[in-house]
Amino acid sequence: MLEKPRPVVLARPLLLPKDPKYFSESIQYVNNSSGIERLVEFAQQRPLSHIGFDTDLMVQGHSQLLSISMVELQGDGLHIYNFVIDLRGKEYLGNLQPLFDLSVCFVSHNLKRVLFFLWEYGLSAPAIVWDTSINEKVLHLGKNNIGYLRSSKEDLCSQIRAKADKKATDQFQLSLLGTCQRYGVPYRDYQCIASLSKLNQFQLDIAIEDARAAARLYLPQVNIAAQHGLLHHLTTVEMPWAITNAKIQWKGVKIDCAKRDDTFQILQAYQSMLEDQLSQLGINDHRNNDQLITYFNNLGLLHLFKKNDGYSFDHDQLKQLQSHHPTIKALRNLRRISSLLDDKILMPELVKNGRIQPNHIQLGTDTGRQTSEYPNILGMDALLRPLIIPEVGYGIGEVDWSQNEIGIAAAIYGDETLIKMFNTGDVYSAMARHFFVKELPEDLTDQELKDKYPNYRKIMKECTLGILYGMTPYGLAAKLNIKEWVAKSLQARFFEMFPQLQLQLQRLPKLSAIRGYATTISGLRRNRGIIGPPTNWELNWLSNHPIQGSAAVIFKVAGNRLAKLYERYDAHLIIPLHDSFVFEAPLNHLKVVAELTERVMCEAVQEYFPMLKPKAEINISNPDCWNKGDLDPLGKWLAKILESKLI
DNA sequence: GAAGAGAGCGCC
DNA sequence: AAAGGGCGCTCTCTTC
Repeated sequence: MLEKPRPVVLARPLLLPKDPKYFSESIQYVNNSSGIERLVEFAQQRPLSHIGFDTDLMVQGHSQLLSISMVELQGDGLHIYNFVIDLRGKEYLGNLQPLFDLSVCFVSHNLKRVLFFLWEYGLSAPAIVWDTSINEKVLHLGKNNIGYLRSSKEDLCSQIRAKADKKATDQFQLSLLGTCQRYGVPYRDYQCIASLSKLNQFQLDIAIEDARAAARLYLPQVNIAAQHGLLHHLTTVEMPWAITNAKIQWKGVKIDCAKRDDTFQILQAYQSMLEDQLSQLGINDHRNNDQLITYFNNLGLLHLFKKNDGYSFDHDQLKQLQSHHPTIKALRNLRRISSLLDDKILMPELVKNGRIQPNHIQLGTDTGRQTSEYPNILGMDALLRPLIIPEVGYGIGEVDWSQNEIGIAAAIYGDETLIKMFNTGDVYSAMARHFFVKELPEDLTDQELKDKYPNYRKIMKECTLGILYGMTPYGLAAKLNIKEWVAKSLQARFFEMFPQLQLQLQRLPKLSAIRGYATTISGLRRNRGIIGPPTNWELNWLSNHPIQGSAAVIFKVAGNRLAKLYERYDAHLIIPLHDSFVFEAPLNHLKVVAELTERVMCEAVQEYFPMLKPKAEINISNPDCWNKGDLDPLGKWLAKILESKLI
């Protein structure tokens, strides 16, 4: 008789449930691989809500600690399981990875710092995150803008209060301590951990404090964020961008150090040369306004520089007046050389292992854009861009959105004509064809218009930027060097092309002023800092924020995708330049990465604004350095200075 | 002498 | 009455 086949049972390790009571009673100190295993297995079997995490440095021991606070909701409230992991034993860290692979939200008050720490130890970042400090930034975005200091000038009390508020905000509002106080979360602000060879209970308490506070902040913050209509933006855009942003900063940019040192010396030589020339003319200090006033007064040209009560020698002024006297051009050149020499990119101290890691500040602006510092890589003079080079075997590429904010303005304010013009190609050319129909021949292509009638295109461009930034006829007149009444009628006729845009630009900022904030397509709000009738400045940003802020949002969405999609090509985002991404990719993948970037950027726009046909320009013609193919813009510029000898 | 405000340069 | 949105950075001038 045949025996019935028995089902095959695979051998499995016997996993017993771990008693949560044991882990919730004290802080577990983990410093060996079996401790790590216990921790991971415990995390994998608990129905967790979220996990707080943070790092600590033991000052004298030079040892790093990773604190973990797992949170679980039960009938009687929050249960928190605390672990402090000593990272001295690198051999067991690999076993920790499954913890961060859990599909649970990881919470920290400064995610970037903790991610750097994980990456330093070879661990991968969790996929789902929440940065409690970013939440606070978003919640208060705009309220403490420096612009409010000026608006309360007549009232000393409110000015003092505003200043105090500003300082308090900068130092305290975003801190973990300040945040915990606002949410009623218990927190003690220990500065550092005194070192002992072995951690005692008190030190464990200190070590866990930040992770536990972040864990306790999460649910109240999510609640408040939802109440303010910010939750969608935070979870879909801002928190993923916290990881992308950290990746960009971690990667940094490679510097051509030899070229940097050459550049520094050449610029210094040019600086002394121009200074000598100007001092022979009587200007010893080009930054001293009195000297400039005296000098131009002697030439009989001072009246040209008149502005309001005094005299201005600013950039635009000098540019427009440079044909009046060669000194003006020399002044401009010297100023630019001085500002080039000031750039922190030239400081050797910032370079570590050949690369610089600029500080990339998420939500550094009240519109939602990024800022950067040390060095300010986003604001660096284009003449210095070739100092940034790729690693050997890699190339640098850049993909730019074309006139993206204009498309977004058209879509947000719902102007069919502007949308149509944006979708045809070069939006300024399309405008010029329409606006100057009598002056121009029929059926000019974009290129012909750019080449043969640059002035018509320029007028359209200034009018358009005037819309984005809320320019008045006074400002437009100064920009185009025309009379104010001409500018006024020009602007009126320009708006006739876009009636819907004109209407909504009148309405929406005022409605936003009443509710107290302007918003992006994703719900990111820029708040007013005062109530009552809006000032002109407020009306300007109330109309600009939906455009600039939405562009920044879509940019982040695209960046978040790219950062993930780049991994299979071993490519990296290195500079997020407001409307273009600069990346470093292996040379054999450069083209495909550039095309991927272009596609993702354009699709991200269409996802939010299906009516737009956005375009992006690929620049990979010279991957040996950053700057869209121009290897030596600085050399060319300096050569021109030499040609135009002053004396 | 330190700190703040403003001007002026660069970037989008 | 001011007069273009958002920044970082350095310098000068003023103020305490």
